Amino acid sequence: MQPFTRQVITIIQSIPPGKVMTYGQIAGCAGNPKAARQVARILHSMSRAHQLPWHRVINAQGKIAIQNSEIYEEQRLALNDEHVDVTSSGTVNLAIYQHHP
DNA sequence: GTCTTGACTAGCG
DNA sequence: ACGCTAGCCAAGA
Repeated sequence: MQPFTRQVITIIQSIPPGKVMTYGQIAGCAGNPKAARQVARILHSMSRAHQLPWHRVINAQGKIAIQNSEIYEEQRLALNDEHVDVTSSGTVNLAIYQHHP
């Protein structure tokens, strides 16, 4: 496991409830701004094993990454539970909810 | 070693 | 605003 990956996991675990971060932002904090896709992969494959709050990670547009899926609904509900407002189009207001480490 | 795979992104038409 | 393209990088096969 690369240092970058460990960093990503640590950062994601540090996101407080009610806040979100973008893939690119996480990648940048972990030391590689270009590896946003890798962040996505980590979430996709390691979220359960590392108990990551994957629902607090959204794309650079402030939108939920994948639409039309059970996972989409799951993420929306999880965010609503943390009082994060998600619009009908799956958009989160980054100006309000983005977490800045 | 080399492909392939992504919950990505910035840029361009 | 929107779809498409080309970069991007680590893990798994």
